[in-house]
Amino acid sequence: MRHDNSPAVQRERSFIEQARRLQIADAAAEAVAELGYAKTSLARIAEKAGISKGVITYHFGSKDEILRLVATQFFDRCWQYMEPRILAEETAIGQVKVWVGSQLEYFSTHRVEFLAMAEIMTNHRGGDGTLAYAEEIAEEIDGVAEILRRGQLAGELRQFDPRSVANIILRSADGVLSSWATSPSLDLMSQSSVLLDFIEHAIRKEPS
Amino acid sequence: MRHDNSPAVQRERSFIEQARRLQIADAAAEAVAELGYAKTSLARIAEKAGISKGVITYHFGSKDEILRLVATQFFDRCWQYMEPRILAEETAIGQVKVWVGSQLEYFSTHRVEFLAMAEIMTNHRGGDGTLAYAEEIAEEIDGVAEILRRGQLAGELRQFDPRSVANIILRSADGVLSSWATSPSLDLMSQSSVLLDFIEHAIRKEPS
Amino acid sequence: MRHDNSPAVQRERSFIEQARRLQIADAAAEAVAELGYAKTSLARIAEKAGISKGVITYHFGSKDEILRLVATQFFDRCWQYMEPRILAEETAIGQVKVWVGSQLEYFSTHRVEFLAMAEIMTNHRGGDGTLAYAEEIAEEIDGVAEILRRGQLAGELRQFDPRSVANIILRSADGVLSSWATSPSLDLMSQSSVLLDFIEHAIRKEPS
Amino acid sequence: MRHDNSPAVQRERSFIEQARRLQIADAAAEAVAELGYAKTSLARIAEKAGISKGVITYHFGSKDEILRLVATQFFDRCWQYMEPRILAEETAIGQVKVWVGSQLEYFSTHRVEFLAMAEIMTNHRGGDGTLAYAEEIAEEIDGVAEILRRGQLAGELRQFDPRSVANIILRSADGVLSSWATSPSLDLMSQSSVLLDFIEHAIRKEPS
DNA sequence: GATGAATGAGTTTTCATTCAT
DNA sequence: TATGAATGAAAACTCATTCAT
Repeated sequence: MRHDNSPAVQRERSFIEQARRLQIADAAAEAVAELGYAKTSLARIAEKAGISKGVITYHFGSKDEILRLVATQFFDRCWQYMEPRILAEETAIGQVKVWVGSQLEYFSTHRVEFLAMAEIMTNHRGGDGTLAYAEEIAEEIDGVAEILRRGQLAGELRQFDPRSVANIILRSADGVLSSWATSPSLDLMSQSSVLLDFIEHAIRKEPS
Repeated sequence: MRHDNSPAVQRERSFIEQARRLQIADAAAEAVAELGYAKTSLARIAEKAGISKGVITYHFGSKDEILRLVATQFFDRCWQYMEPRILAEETAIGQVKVWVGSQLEYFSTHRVEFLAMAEIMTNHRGGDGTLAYAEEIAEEIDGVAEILRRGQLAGELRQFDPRSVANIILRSADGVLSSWATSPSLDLMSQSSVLLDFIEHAIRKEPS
Repeated sequence: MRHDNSPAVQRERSFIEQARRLQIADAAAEAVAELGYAKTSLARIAEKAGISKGVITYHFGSKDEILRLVATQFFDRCWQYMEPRILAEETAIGQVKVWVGSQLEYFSTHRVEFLAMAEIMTNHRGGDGTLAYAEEIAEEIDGVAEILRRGQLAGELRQFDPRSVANIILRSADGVLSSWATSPSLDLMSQSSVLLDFIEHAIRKEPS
Repeated sequence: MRHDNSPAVQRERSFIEQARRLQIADAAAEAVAELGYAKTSLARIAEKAGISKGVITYHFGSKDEILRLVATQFFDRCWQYMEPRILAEETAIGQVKVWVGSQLEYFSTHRVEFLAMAEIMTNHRGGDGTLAYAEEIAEEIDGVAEILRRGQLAGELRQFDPRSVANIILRSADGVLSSWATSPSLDLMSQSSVLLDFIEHAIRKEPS
């Protein structure tokens, strides 16, 4: 979830260039969310953006680069939303719950981008055929695992393997999200509270 | 997960025809697992199977049909493995844990097919653009939710919305699985026991 | 219209072989009439005949040969119907009108075969890309032209180029036929009498 | 024969785009005239035009659209040639003869396009399997029938069913044309005068 | 900066034909 | 005699990318 876009590269772009890139990225997100990763083509993105196909490869060099931007941009913004909220918590349980809860909050107000990112993350592959974004996911797991570890030391949480459970926690959020992805009418926030309750019961040390 | 392939259709096929279909389906599973859904083409499947492209459409009629077979066949076999093990349990907690645990067990010995199925389920879309297999997923959630409901009535489990939690439980299994998908060296079975422990803590009624 | 199928070749075929060939030719006629020349494939013919694709090329050697049989068979049968009726007439006008009239009569009771033949005649081409059946058409024109010539000598018909007019007469029949081809409900026989009247007025010598 | 291409759509095309479309349409007409409808493929059209296959679908979207343009363009141009000549005539017989005669005149100077149009009209089918262009043919018949009707009221023409005879007249022209189609050396204009004479005798009221 | 045009490799699918059984 | 199986060429069409203007 945490991801640093190397700002050195970005600074070289003119203002108008940046605007175009964002416009194209937005159109791409829309297209991917609607059509799915496999059926999204430059032609459809251009159509959504109301521009010609040529513009896209003029600004981006490759289709890959656009989709990468869509995903990483979403990561960054989401993390900007989450980070201060997590830091404001003091207990480990609080931090974990806010990590998951604020993420879902952010997603709930950015449905299209979320759908696009999900499609891209589960499908985008590098030249060697392996999934991209494995690193980003690992980083996020590390972050949660670190919190869990501190919670165990502080006696807040029961004993378990922190990395495994961090992974499980983050993916159980995907469960709620994937229901929401297919049924937009579903109230994500109320599902979220069921989830947070579930997680709390799963990890806290029971009062003896 | 539970799915009945209408056997009437299958029975009309000759033995050799069936063998070819399975061979092609296997090659397709391999291709999807390796290349991902978006980049799997009939040409690559044919290449994997060591046959000409024409053979595939001779036996299958459409790419869709192959991928459908790959997925549903895997569902069926997995459910055949899971069902007796679930029925052998008596408590709700036992059934839920065996549901998840036996599923992971089956997956762990059928890695390629699992990867293929996962790709297909998250990407395959019907003519209207909506994800196929939504129904299969809903059925599985219903099955787990029913167990949870009975567990609550029996006083085994604490109060929560059974469907929401069923969804969360099944998706948290996906969490473990997706780590395994990217890192085959990971010991799925030991991760599984962490997960089952996690689930048990999350749903059982605490002794007062 | 007059066409001799070399009987030498046919006599070598067994009875059952002949029956198969006719069955296939009938199915082919049906398929061509329904789908049009361009979209008729061996697969569709086999389907109509309720046999496997292989049987067709076993009996026929090539798709071309089937379609050729469909057309020539129809020619022959139609000519068997027309010939005695034409010979029974004594005047040139009578013979011409019966030529056209009896042809339309035969067609009216063999709609499917007629449609197939029409498709095949206007589309079937030899290896050099030229239309096949040019010869058959020329023969028929010669036959009518010969009658017209005799009619002129006998003072029945006015002066005109017999071959040109023979051609025009035969094609004006196509006019009526093509309406009937697209609107099967149309009464071909009443259209036929309008046509015969039209032809008679066009060629007879007016009483001075 | 009369057909209005909605000019609104065309106006949006750039000059160069239009030129390309016409070039492709010309190549398509050539290909259809030479190979016949069934054997005309995008590959052959591209070959004739000296361009790559991709260019065609870039400019046209579908094979259908090209063939439609070839046919309708020819209709439009032919009608532009015929209309003023028909309106210049005063008698019904004159109008009918000019209708047919000017059509044949136009065709005689546009042989390739005529052949292509003929192939397309007799073979092109819509999604439902029925022939396209049935409407265009009906319109032309209506036009001639209307003239005949007026000729009957004016006492110029004898009694007959105007629509049936209009159909016969137009198709008898096809007779002459189809000879010409297969034998380009044939003098179409002299055949035309035989035909016009034939038609005049067939429909005029004989002086009593 | 921007774009329309062009390309050629790639997609799925259909098809006539061959062949072993 | 019959057929299911296999093939490879060809079909229409899509697409990411390049390039001249």
